[in-house]
Amino acid sequence: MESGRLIFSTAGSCAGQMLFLDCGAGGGGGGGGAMFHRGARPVLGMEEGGRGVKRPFFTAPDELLEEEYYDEQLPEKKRRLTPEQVHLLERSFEEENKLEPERKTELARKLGLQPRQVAVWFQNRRARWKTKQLERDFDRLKASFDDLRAEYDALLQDNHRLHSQVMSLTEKLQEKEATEGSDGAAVDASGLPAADVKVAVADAGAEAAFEVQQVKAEDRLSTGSGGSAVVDADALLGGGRQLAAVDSSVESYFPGDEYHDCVVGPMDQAAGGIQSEEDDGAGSDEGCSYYADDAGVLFADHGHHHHHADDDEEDGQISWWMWN
DNA sequence: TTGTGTTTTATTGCCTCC
DNA sequence: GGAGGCAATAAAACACAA
Repeated sequence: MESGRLIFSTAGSCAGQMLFLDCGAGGGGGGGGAMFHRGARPVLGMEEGGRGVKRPFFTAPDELLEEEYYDEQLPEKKRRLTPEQVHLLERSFEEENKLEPERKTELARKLGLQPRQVAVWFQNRRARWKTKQLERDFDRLKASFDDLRAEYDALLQDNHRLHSQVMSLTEKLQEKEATEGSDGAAVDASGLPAADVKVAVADAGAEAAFEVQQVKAEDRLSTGSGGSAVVDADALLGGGRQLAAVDSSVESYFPGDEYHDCVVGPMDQAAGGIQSEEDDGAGSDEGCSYYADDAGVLFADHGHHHHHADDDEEDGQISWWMWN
């Protein structure tokens, strides 16, 4: 890492002097206000801007020796980059979100900035991209979860209906068998022959039993232990049917190396390069809490920051997603 | 004009990799 | 051990409503 030096020049009696302060000491992060600079040559419209004259925040020591820089008042605050500078940086970031030393130097030269500034800009830009990407991922996963939830609720209702049907038909069958025992008639209360009633009951029972099985499978999901659960695609979906909980046409922040089976988005595009803000797939997110098992199931570790309060409608319930 | 929330620029400390 | 990356954070700059 480049040393955290503070560079500022002084005015008045100290005109022409520059101080280099080593920032090694001091606790905690931050502290941007400790930096000062003097003006510099205009680069990429640096002198433009809505509020006062825009100049690069950092100024090379040799530049500071020029006399024009000594007659201004100090300290100057840190300045924002001009739109032109930002535009060029953005373009460069879209080409490649990592910065090799040569490219950093070249960009700094073009923009009239310190290489350190370019590096910091890229670092902050990567952080912004990551935040946005995580938000997008969350939104997509949440939408998929909501869809699945709705489907689950519908199945549950269906199951209740069929269960009632089974109970009703069973009762009728029992009544029928009771009357059969007394008068030997082969027609039930509904007017159907007894054999038809048995078939109907059997069919309804099988269907209901199947759905009960599904619901049980889903109940297991909802009450998974330890905040995580495994989705058994076959048990849940009756086999052969798979849900892509996440639109596979969109990219994700999730790194391809670790989540290679997941279709949250196309992974590992061009070995880490990004095409645009929505189009990366690169990035090393050691902290990502999503992980997969052999059955192709995506887990969410609720102990991490990715977990969103909205995910849990009940404590202990999991958020889960599947992919094909 | 001022208070407040957001964005941007920058530092610090820790971690990983070579 | 040095270089570079990232998370956390500070503070200036900016936006905007009251």
